Amino acid sequence: MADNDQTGAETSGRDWSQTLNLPQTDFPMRAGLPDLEPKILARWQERDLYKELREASKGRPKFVLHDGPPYANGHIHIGHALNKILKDLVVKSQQMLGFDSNYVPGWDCHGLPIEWKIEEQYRAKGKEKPNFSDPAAINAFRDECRRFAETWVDVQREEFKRLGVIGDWANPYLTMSYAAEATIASELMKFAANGLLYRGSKPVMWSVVEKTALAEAEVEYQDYQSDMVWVKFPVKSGDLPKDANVVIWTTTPWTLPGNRAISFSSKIDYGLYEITAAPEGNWAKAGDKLILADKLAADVMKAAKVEAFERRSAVAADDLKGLVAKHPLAALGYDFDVPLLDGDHVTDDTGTGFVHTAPGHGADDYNIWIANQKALRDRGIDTTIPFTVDADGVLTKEAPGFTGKRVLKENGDKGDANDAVIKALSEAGNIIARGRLKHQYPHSWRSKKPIIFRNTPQWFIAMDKGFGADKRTLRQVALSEIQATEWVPETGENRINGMIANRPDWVVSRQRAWGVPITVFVSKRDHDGHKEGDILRDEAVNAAIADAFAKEGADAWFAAGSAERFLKPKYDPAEWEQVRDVLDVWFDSGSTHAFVLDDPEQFPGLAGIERVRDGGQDRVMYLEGSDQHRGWFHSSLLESCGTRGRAPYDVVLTHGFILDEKGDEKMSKSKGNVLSPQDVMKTSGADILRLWVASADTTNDIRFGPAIVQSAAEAYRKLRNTLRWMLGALHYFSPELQIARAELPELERLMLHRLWELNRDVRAAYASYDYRGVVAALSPFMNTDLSAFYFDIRKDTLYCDAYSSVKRRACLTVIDQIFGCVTSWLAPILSFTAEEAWIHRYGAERSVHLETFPEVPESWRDDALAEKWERVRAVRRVVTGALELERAAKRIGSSLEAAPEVFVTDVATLEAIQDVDLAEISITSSATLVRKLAPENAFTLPDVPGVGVVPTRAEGRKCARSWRITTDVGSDPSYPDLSARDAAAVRELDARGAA
RNA sequence: GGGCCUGUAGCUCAGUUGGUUAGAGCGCGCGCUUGAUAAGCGUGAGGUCGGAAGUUCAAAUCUUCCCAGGCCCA
Repeated sequence: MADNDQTGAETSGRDWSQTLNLPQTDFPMRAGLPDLEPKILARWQERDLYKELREASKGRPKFVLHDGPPYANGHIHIGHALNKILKDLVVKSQQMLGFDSNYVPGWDCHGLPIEWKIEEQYRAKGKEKPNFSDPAAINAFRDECRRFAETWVDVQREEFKRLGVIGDWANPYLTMSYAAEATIASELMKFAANGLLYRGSKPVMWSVVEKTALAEAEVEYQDYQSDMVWVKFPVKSGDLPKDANVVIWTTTPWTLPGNRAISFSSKIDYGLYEITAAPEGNWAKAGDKLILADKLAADVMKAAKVEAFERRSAVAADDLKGLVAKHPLAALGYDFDVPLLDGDHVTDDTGTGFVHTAPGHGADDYNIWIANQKALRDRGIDTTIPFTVDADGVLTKEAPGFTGKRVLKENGDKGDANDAVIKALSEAGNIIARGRLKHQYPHSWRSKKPIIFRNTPQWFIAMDKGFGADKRTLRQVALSEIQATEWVPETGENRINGMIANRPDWVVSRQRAWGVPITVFVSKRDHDGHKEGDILRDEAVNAAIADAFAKEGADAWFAAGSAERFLKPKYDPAEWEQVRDVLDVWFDSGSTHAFVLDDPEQFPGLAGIERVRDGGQDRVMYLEGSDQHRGWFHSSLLESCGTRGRAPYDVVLTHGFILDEKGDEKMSKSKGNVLSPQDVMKTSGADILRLWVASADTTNDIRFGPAIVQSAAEAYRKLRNTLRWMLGALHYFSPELQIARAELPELERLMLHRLWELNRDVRAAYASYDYRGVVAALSPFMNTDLSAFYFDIRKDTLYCDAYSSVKRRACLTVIDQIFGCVTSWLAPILSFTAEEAWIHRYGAERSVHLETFPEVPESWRDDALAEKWERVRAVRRVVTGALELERAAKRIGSSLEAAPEVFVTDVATLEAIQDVDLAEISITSSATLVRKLAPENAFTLPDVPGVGVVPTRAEGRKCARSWRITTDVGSDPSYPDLSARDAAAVRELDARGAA
């Protein structure tokens, strides 16, 4: 091969590459997204792209992605990024599918975490926690909270925008805006009006020292020495001996006045035990009959200093179920039936196998009590939960015999309640043992002092009370509305259905400061036709409250003299209690549909939504992480069903959570495996994150980490370069060069057919929110069909053919179409890169995001052609396979050095390739079709029967311009080192240059 | 412990009503090209379909159990 005259004997000295139409573009190979993206964002901001979008889509059916509000504290993390990017994929693709696709972002601003931050600031400044019953103090505090939230709204807004999320960032919704606060209060008052709102009670964790309720997160567990007692509950009725006793064990004797039941477990074995010997004067005496868990009987007897005992019989769970006991302090005023309840929270690890159940003093106690409420009422048992302990930790008159005794002192030390209870138990003969126990006990996170569970009044929304015209319950309405909603993925429906079916009444009150108040007045006593405890129902009062909130914010409720302001002159403020609780923030966010979607004054872009279910054309989607089945989807459903009798959404889409790269742990700060979106913005760019989101199965949990970012970046580069090459090729295109479809070569028509297919598949994928389907369609198309096949084949035509070449013009015509389609299809995903490419192609005044997906004519479809070219490409694979062996054997380098002989006997294949230029599609200098059986040494592929290839070297000389080896090099004497085609092309070029 | 869900090549994902040697893109190895060049082309190696039983002529696909993981509860 050394003697090959590839270099050309004649060296004209001319740089033929200057005569080629090589790709030309300023679109850089390396994106530099961290620098580029902010520039594109600035451009969008400057032209007000969101407004342009609204104008461009005026009158189209609306697709409203109603934003679930993130909490306005702290920087965004990768979970936020996933959420917002996914939302943006939905919004942009729906817009391009032809909807008016609105997106008004929002923030959740009230609530505990912000209160904590402000309290922390107070402490840092040495200020005391404000007295919330002082109007000036509470509103000063609330103002601090508001300013804190504002700060973080601004920070997060910039971080979200940086991701390329397009929305009405200038006019977001905030749950703390005055308009929102007014609406939230009004929504709550609708529940007061329809009768679902009621005042009940529930135990909460309470700090006696700070006189405040505590949330779970405000509690920490520390060692504490508790008094423990073993107490007998004498059997009153049931299938057990009348002189038997159920024995309980507790570390909080002071809760015994609040006892209303005993819990047992049907999974535990119990027995009836009789004490046969005990010391003189012992609490537990010979002859006592005790019911105990078998596993714990010996321990109890030992604690009770019993010398000998015998098991008389087994006690079946069924016997316990029907059992009623007497309260151990019955004589002091606790003369009621104490039922036994079967509960999973009971174990036989410690204690007696029976759990003293005081529904006002513990979560388990409360839950089992409420769960059995109906059955107990049917048995004639009063299920009212007593208020036995007040805010100061003092036993009330509802704890007869102990009124005034303290559970804890004001400094958090142990009070005298336990001793008093133990003494009374002893006098009643119902204690068998006592002791002290050092164990983990909840303490206030702030004061480090022990806390207690105490029953407190709370506001509830009833799930099972009929309301409205048809008297269906909230649970019934919500369950039927779940069915009327589309859940993506479908499994979401199961999940929320189970939760709604089983949930207890909704507790909407919080004893807090930073929130929307429960704007309700309660009658203090029977007067003027109002009964004690009645909620004031007066539309005029409600309207005045809402009006004041709209103008001044919810602070108006806490301001001095507000009761007088809202009640007078119609009502006497002295007769009415003004509720000071604030709403659960889930009620705030559950009301977003009311103050965003239903408030055309605040959000004119959303005015006039007519949902499909109402005969309109508009749809409303909610999209959040799957945890929101219990959260926002749930609270919004209940709120809307209670006030409007229907779900606020038509479609609910959920996504999973972020796991680390190994996929075996979730990302969390404590694990040190977090990678922040801000970091990725700095190193890679938003389009990389966007491609990651689009490629992932977002219905499930998603892995994330540096290596995954890296692989997304690599996938991105490949797509980007294909766009870049098209831009370079299209440098030579102009509309007058277009060729009509009928005159296009088959290869071009094949590409149009592929566009037709892609159009079908990409639209379907976008319509079903299947973004990985989009990537899965576009990625192979761009990499395999375009880059490796079509473009590779057509480089010769594009680079070398004459200006006038129809084939070249045909190719440019089709690349123009491909570019338009592919860039549009990518735009929702690679929002920055698609925009960058669009601007390079069409000018800075354009934006790809203002486009809809291109209309692809049905006439581009050609199934027969596609089938034919499947066969052609199979033959091509055999050729490239054969050449690879030649290359390995160092017989050729470039495929242009080859001239394969292609033996074909398969009839269908022969028919497919007989009119195809095999050299062209194989990128060889020539090729010969032989209609014969391939010789034995021919290269074959097992999945391409009837085709064999014998590679040979191309004959002739290498054209200095096209590098193809042909026999016509030098046929034009003016261009002795060029092939005929190239000589003609250069002649034409030179002529045009001269003209 | 309960409810809902997930587990297919190094990575991200396809695998239709159970039916021939489980696919794609990316990455990786090797080679080519040096006129998409911190690019492009070709080619190759990677999977006991989380594990174990079972149903079936046949299972990644159905059943049961187990393991790992997630969200929400307790």
